[in-house]
Amino acid sequence: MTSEIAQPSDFVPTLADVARVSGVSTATVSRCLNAPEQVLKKTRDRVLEAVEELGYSPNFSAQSLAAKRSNTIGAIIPTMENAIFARGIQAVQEELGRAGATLLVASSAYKPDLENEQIRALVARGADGILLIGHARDLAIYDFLDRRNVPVCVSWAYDPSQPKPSVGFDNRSAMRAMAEEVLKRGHRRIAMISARQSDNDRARDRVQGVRDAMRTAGIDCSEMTVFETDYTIEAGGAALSTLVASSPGPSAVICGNDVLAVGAVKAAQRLGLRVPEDISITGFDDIELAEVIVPALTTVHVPHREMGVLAARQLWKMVTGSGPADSLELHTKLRLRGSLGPPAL
Amino acid sequence: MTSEIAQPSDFVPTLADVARVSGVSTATVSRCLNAPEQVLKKTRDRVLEAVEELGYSPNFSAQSLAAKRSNTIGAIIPTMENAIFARGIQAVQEELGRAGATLLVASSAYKPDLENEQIRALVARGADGILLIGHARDLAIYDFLDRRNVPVCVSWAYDPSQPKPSVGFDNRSAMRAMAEEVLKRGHRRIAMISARQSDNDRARDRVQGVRDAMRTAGIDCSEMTVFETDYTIEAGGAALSTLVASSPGPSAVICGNDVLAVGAVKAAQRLGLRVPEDISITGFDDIELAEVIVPALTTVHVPHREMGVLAARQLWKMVTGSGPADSLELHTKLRLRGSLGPPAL
DNA sequence: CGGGGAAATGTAAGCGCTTACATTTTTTTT
DNA sequence: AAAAAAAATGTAAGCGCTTACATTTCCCCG
Repeated sequence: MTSEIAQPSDFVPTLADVARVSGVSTATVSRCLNAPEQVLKKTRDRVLEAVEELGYSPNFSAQSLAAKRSNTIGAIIPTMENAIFARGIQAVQEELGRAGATLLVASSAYKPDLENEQIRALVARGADGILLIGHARDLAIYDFLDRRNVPVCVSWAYDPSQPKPSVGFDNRSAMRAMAEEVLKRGHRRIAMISARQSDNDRARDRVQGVRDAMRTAGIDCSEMTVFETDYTIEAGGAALSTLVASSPGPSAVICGNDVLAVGAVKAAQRLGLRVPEDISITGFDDIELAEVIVPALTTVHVPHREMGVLAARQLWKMVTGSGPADSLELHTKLRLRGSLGPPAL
Repeated sequence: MTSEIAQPSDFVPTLADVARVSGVSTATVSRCLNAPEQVLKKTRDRVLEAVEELGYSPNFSAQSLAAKRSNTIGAIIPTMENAIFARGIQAVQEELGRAGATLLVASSAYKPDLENEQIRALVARGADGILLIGHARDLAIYDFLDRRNVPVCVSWAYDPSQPKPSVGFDNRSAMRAMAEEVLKRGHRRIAMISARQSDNDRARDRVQGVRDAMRTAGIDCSEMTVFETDYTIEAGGAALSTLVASSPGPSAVICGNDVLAVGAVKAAQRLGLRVPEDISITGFDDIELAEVIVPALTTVHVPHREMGVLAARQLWKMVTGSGPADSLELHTKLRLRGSLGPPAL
């Protein structure tokens, strides 16, 4: 059997070509690649040689069409442009890679419609499982996923009462702990800067957490100002300017995340307010920025990488059917740093 | 024709089911979905109704197997855990979405072998085109891509002399401009903190840029210390500590990127050095951190989003064959901020 | 009202792979 | 050494879709 010479540049070898060159059936070639132990070493070597010679690599579409599984997990995050998701998803990717699976990442820009579309796109692409951020979404889309038998794992949230298993932390009680710390310092005029609460259960839970703490402390929380805004440093700054302009201005501003908090700190300083002497500011997430800014941010530390790793494992268990589909709670930690102090007199 | 009732939960409708229910051929259903103008409104409505009723959604693997294209672009970035890539790639995703294409993102953790593997995986998945960061990699992998006829666009770098078209900026001359600015302030004892140069042409180019500037200024650059380290804030800090411990310590430290520079600034301050009075520090990239830190970082601003958008367009042109495959140069800007000053006496 | 051409639809052959089942070869057992 | 069991390989039927080509339907014009 003489070997092929010089492929024309647009000839892409297929399984059948490999079979022909190595003188075996396509089934054997397939087995060489997917279950090498089932084929004689002698045959295998011959086949692998042909694979090498032809520069063959399998066509994934054909593979997953025929095998009805894709070894692919899909994830939809609100945006990559955000350290906390990027870090977590990187961990997911690494963990899945270890299991031999591939991660497909799409981002929804916080738009529910786009998210639905992306979910369908990932399912169409044969995703064996889907990772989503937060519980809140249309029931219809969960129905769709159920009907397609695509397992779903929710992350960045933990709520076992929800229909889908989740791997994450309790946003509400984490923020409650933060608020208690603020109250303990003696603050009573408290305001919040939050991400938009509609379509975002995490933002909602965090606001609720603050309310919980105030209520428990016997403070009327109906009068707390909650300023909702975009997820950027600038927006956080603008929000703070607005809040301090009101009277009486808050002595402490609890922010829904670190990005908003950093914006708030910078804006306060620009307005000539000292942090924390004149105004205390807290964040949530504990991203790098939190430690770099002066004063360093008091915030809630979230174990993003760990969360990613555990979510990946959980989802893979569900996909392979090798384990129960239960929720996993992770714990957050308060990081008390310079931006929180007692209120001015 | 009575309609199906209550699907068993693991029945997944196919094109053929839709065809049967709506009483047309599979070809017509396919056309309804892909070229609606070719089919009579009346028929189309009937088909779409069936699609709705069955909850049909196309199988992507079958689609791309049959059509021999996937409307998918693959991108491999060193890591998601890095604001500059995350931001650029987000822009790529948005732009491709506008064109009706999907982006698949994988990360290589700066490991060439992993990158090769990922490239093959993306090609196997039917990626119509591939976006890569930087030019430096095995010729063999470019061969592979050529043989498969998969267009490649390189970004985060610009070098028309390289085999593949690139959309980016000239790292060398950008850094040279930065170095000239440092020299203009009177600095002569200059050190660098750089990412590892092996397998990273961008890091290499930046170091070269500094050398260029020094040589032009008539300074012997062979004596410049270049400290190579990991891409983290901590590593940047450790590097700075080492550098200032040497004697004579540098009066200015040029960092290969902002993350290293932020680490350096914080470490200098921890050592009791004032920035820039005792030591000047510069960065590269202009990420958010650069403006938040005190003093703000003098750095090179890179238009990441714009780069992502243009790279996406360029690649899509190559994929659809609707335009020439040429390189595009973007321009960087110096951002002179507090971290750079004249040397101490 | 009939013929011709355009528009709409149908037919059926793959796309490259996996896998159940059939067949052949090798090994083990008696 | 023959029969039975096990291992290796082959055969061929799809997986769900697209699309070239064939056929039917529709519309316009003389």
